[in-house]
Amino acid sequence: MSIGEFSRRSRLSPKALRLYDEIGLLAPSRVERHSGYRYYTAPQLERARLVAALRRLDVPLADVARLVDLDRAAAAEALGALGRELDATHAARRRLVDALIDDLHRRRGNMKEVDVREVPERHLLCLKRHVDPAGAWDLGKEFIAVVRDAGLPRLEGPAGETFAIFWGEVSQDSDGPVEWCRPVPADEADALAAGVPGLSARVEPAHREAYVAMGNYADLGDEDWPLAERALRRWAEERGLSDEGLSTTPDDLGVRITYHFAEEGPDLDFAVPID
Amino acid sequence: MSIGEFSRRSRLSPKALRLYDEIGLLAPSRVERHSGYRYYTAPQLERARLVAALRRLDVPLADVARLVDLDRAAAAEALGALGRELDATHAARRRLVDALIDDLHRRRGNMKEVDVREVPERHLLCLKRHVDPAGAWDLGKEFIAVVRDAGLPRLEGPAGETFAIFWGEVSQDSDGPVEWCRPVPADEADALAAGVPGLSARVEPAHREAYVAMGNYADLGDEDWPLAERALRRWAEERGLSDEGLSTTPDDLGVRITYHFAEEGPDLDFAVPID
DNA sequence: GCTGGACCTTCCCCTTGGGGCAGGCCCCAG
DNA sequence: CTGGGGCCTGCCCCAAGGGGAAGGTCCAGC
Repeated sequence: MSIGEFSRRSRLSPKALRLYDEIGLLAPSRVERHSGYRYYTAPQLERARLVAALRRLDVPLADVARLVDLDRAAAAEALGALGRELDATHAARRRLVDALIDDLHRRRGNMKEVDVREVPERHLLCLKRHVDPAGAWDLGKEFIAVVRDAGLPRLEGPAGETFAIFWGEVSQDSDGPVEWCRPVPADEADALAAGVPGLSARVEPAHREAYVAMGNYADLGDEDWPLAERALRRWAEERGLSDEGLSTTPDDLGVRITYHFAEEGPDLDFAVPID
Repeated sequence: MSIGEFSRRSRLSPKALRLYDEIGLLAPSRVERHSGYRYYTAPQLERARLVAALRRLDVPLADVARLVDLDRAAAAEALGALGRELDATHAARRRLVDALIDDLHRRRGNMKEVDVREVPERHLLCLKRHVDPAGAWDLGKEFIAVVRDAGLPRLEGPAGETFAIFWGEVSQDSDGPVEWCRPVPADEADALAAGVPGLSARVEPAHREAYVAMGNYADLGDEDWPLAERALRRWAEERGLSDEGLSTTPDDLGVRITYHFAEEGPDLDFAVPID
């Protein structure tokens, strides 16, 4: 069957078919030597239709190529993951749209709650490194593993949670640094730091933090962080404070994410030091 | 404030800011004449942050430009529409993913039901025209208006519903034609056609149609049509029939969409003549 | 006043997934 | 055998920037 007929029956444009031939995703079963005409066979329609469906879902061609070469079960599994990803993305986008609408109405609906907490002077054990966006969570896992293996004693109470400080943007290209911290009892800090390679000890002065509860880690999408930032910015604005800490990172300021570990995975909050 | 600082505070890259300046979406409040340096002011941050949020939602720059120049209420309205569109797109995509998964499992789940109906010989009043995808529904509205204004008598029963025949692909570039049809009593057809400009009368021979109920018009997304096609193709395959009618349109065949008008908007079905 | 380094400028090429068009073969029905 | 439609390659184009080169600016420190 010629490219035109195959195109009609697969709902893929001839142009797309030529591209897929070129990149090896869907090669015609025969190519006439002297004319260059492409000829396809009916059994190729199934693959072509799967490709067409995946492209309609905006799956990149590279992923399509990987997916159509999997066996049935693995492909179904991958599509399941794709579906969950679509769900999560959509939910987060929906939250962002709703927040923008409320913003335009000058309403507070969908605005996350901002609260302030006092943080006493405390001794921290820290692991600090430059990381890219993906690496931030890896660093966290590494830190948590180190902390667990060393059996570090815990500072009790709300000021004892593990947290991460983002000293710089961790986005496309500017790579942190990110510092993971764990409060420990004052009299043991230096000894502990000496005992665990990679960790350093420092004392954090007492201060106040404005923070936003973000809910469970599993329910968060990329679009939730701008929402938290927005809430903090508005909060600062209403009190006549500068929003410096949110966008730039002067010498001794950095946004911080605290992990409240629980059975069902960590609850997060997003804080910025004020004073 | 320089482009670098504005970039950090708005979370828009300098590259993007230069582009937005170039297209007039977000011009710096001052551009140094001799150096070309761009300088922004704090009040511009609000607009910049809205742009950033919209771009995160993949709203095209042209739409962003339109949206940010609307007043509050209109912008909120537009965002509401955007949210509904996101919902509909996501729901349709979700249905497509689920159908693909079931397909890979060789399950019938999520497969639309195919049924067959007998259509008797009938006289039709038709309006046929080449249209692009957007124009197909406009043609339908036009047809329905003409039909209503002329007060055409109705052929009673299930074979009396208005329907549209797609004689060719109505997609990117191939533009139809599409023919809207309304069955009328045999003895009045010619007289009626003569009385209404633009309409032609013809007799459709008796035949059978395989069809898929599509549900209410309002709940349909673009991804639902491939699902219907898929169900019909599978149905044809199981009976050893050709699926010709679904992808090509020989002289006397065409896929047809029937409108079952009701209070809550029309229910649609998707049919292909067999025989 | 000078200098170094951070910051800024324009310019050009690259990306993804094709669309559109030009110029030129090819194939097949009449 | 000829016409018209189908097909080929090759080139440029789109959005929405990213990457980097080559060079101009700004300012703080000396």
